[in-house]
Amino acid sequence: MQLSVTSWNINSVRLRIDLVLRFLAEAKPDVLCLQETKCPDDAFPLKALRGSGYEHVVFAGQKGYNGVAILSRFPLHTRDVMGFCERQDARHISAVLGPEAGKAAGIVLHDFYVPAGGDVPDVNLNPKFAHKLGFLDELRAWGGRRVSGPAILVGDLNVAPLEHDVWSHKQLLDVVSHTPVETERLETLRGEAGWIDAARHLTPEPEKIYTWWSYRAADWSATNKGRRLDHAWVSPDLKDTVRRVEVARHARGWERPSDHAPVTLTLDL
DNA sequence: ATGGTTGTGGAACAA
Repeated sequence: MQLSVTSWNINSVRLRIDLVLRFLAEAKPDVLCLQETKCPDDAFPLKALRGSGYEHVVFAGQKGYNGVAILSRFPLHTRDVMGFCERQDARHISAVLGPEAGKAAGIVLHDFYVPAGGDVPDVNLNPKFAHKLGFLDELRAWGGRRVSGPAILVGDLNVAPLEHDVWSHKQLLDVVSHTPVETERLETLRGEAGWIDAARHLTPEPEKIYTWWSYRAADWSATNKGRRLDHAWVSPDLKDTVRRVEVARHARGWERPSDHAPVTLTLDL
């Protein structure tokens, strides 16, 4: 069987619920992991998902900022939420696929939204950058201990780790998301925990891969100044099941889009 | 070098 899991920073799930439904109808992933839902739990648009085929939903939200959610065709068990940096920010949720998922049963899904880190890449001048690095340090401490058994980690990690994950390595070396202190941290924590970067496993450098294009560009598609901020990682035991990683770039061109495109990982189990 | 846009919520902040 195949299992497909999409990660998408939706930048307000309430504003863009119609885009969520459109994507689900078109791409039909088994699981959709959202970030930046910007939605308190009591306002999550569950009614709109009725009849969509994605009735199994877990979420962790807050008012105004952050927020993560997992929508699934299959029942989900053991919803769990981790806190980082002694904040109650809604930046992680995990769940386990139930027996109905067949060969995918028991796979743990982790959905992360790493802090963006502000504009200035200096921990002394910018508390948001310090928060981001602290979050990555805690992710490192967690990842090394907890990854055992089949698991998938997706999300907006807000770091483009490799040279060809950005439109210009040289021009972005001092831009938050691609500074060496961030990219080295992310690659180190990923490697230590044994996670496989599924997109780069299938498509090594120097091919460019982007998942995000700024709203601020006059013509995002023509200028194509993208970055690969959204990731899909698998645990070592799933490495050889990775079949595809697809960026739904066209969704970035939909009306009133998110600035992130959906990224879909497909496994052959 | 700067400023460019979007969302929440109804100003200021986050991205």
